[in-house]
Amino acid sequence: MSAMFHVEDLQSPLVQPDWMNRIFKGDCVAAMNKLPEKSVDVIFADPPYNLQLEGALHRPDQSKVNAVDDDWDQFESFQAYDAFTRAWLLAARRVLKPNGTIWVIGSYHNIFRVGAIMQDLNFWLLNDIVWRKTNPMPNFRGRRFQNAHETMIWASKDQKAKQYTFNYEALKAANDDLQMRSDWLFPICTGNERLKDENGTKVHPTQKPEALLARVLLSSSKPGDVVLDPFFGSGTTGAVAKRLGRNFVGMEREQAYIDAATARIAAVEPLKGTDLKIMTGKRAEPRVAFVSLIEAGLIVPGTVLTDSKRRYKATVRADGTLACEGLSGSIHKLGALLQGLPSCNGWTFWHLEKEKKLVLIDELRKLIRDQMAAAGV
Amino acid sequence: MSAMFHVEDLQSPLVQPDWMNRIFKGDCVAAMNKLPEKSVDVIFADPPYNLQLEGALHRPDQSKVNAVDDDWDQFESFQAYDAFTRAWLLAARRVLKPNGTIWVIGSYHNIFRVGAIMQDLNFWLLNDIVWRKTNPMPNFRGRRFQNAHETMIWASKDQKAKQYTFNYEALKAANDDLQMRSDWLFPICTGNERLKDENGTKVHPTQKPEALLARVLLSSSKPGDVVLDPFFGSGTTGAVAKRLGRNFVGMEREQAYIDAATARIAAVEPLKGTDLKIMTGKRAEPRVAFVSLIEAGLIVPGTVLTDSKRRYKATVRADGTLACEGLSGSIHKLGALLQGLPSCNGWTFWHLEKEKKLVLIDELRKLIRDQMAAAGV
DNA sequence: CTTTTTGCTGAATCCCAGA
DNA sequence: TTCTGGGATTCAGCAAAAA
Repeated sequence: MSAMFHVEDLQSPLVQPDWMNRIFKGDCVAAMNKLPEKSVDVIFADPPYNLQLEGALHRPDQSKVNAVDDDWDQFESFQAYDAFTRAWLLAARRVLKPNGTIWVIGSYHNIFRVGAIMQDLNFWLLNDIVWRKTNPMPNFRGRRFQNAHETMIWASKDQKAKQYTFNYEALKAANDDLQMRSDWLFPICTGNERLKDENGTKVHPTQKPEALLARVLLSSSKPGDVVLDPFFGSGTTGAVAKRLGRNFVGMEREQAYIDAATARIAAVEPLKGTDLKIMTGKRAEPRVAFVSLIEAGLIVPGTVLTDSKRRYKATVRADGTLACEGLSGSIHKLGALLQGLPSCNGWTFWHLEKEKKLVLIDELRKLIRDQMAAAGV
Repeated sequence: MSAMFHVEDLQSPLVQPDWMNRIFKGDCVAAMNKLPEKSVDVIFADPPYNLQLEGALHRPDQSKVNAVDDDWDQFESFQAYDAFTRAWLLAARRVLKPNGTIWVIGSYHNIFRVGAIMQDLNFWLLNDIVWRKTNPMPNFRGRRFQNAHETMIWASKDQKAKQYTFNYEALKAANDDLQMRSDWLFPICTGNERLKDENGTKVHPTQKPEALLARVLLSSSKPGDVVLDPFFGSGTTGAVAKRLGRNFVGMEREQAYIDAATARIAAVEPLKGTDLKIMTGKRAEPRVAFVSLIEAGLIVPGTVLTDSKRRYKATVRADGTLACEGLSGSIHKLGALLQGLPSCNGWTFWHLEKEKKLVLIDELRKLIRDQMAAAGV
């Protein structure tokens, strides 16, 4: 039935079930259970992450971080979160067509529980996809790595479901004729795309970027398909689905989000025919850290670096810092320190001595970049 | 108790337990349970993830699980994998020091189960780290995204364990003075680094690159620490630990891997001395009380301090507190109070006026620290 | 008008020594 | 064990304000 859909039919009430391209208010489990079983092609779910935040967090400039402390993200325990997860995944499973697929996005706080429960419920994991953020929030206290990504799980209904939609060729063509990888690079949702109310404050705390949803839908759905989002929020899934000629169904408990999403989707102009192409995320020039040269074996810890006039000498340490007469720091910091300058580009300051000739470490960085480019990274 | 060797360079055998820098043959749970509790600083684990169809799965008692694909037995195999995972994680938890951390690497086949069980066992997740492969294996069937990454979970023993080792400043310095992100880019293990037998076939199917382990150990351990790897395999953890001046303990069931790892580690030349020094930041500096500046005669009671924009003025009292219009307190408290901020670093807020130029009191603290260093304190 | 500076913010499980 | 309080800690992107 869905294969017979034409993009132009999307808005026609004659061929469209009355539950399509609508947002249902209320609990998503109850709402999904009212839909006919095996009726949606793709599910995209952005459930609460169960962040378990304790106290307030301040930036180094003393400003307070606007935490996600909404009621919907509060759970008594892991058990409670698991029960919640199991319930909505079961309801989602019922409405999913036999060859449909489901996407769930999360962070390390919740994604492991979600993934395990999906496996327990017999979903068949196809990939985990890493959304690498170009501009993640820093770690302000310096006690962990900067949490710079989120994880999506992509799964079919069960192991035997082999006929799911995957637009392999389109993705490959869009990715410079290289297979689309499991790590995707996108900015977080900011600027004009971010929905704001009349006071200029964000409408929803966790609005996802449209580019992310676009790649999700372009890879795993066809024009005319039905995309269900049980945690509809600000309606990114609906907006992108409409723009790409897909139908949507959403569930959302808060009226404010429903209103914002409704207005947002109404303003979306669907693309037509040949415009339904895949867009790719900008691939930034790969930044190479000095420690990569050590990791790649181009520089061995203990190596002595010097400047072009051999005035200063510094020793490379295993951790990727330089040391010189009690001073130490990054290639940049130590270069600045030794010269008494406010700053220094270590890449164009430090040299390696090879057979009495000086080689700028920036030359080694170019080698790494070439390798990365050759690998299509 | 087989396959022993000593790494003379690390620590004197007199102070080194007899189980250190050795590979124990057999089941890792039994071997870990023979070690003293709370005795290792870091655990790196690369557990098997041969779940449903990919060959044999071993229960904790080493009996094999038959790989079958009907629903019930699939659930059965997940259960067996969970039991296996719970068993080795519990044993690992016992030997881990209270402020130790654990790393577990896996793919979407197993990492969600592992992560959920870690949370269930009260491990506190610090980060999930994505190892992005520059050269992953292509997806041959074109039915999924190219699986281009693996996931590592980094966790402390529990939520209260805050004193875990994290060499933040060193990582940041090595990364061009930007804090290290949760997505790491490394090639897979190939070429000379890949262990091969006399026939040229790889010794171990999932040998991890040394660069990956190096970043793991450089970020979360100190020289002299003990690193345990319960699934030792080809010994990457041991080789990198030795090279970086850490001690190791390994568990491995297959003699062929033990032999390969033993030879591999014996050939490793440890880095020495300053090459291993870890860059530290202000946190590691000795604490200086403000009153020391008064005691040292650098500031006289009655001196007026001001901020960088001369908005606030406060008088230094003999006891090392500041006073300003009826308010008083430490340099920090008063700075926070005057600005209406939750906190304030008085050292970088208050200035001394010297010949119409402002001098930050942090500069005076540096003088004191230099004196302390010269005195060998 | 153009360029530079300053300010704000984003799914965050974010300190630690000493009393 | 808990509590107190010193004092350490941020990256990219956008927009408004200032120069």
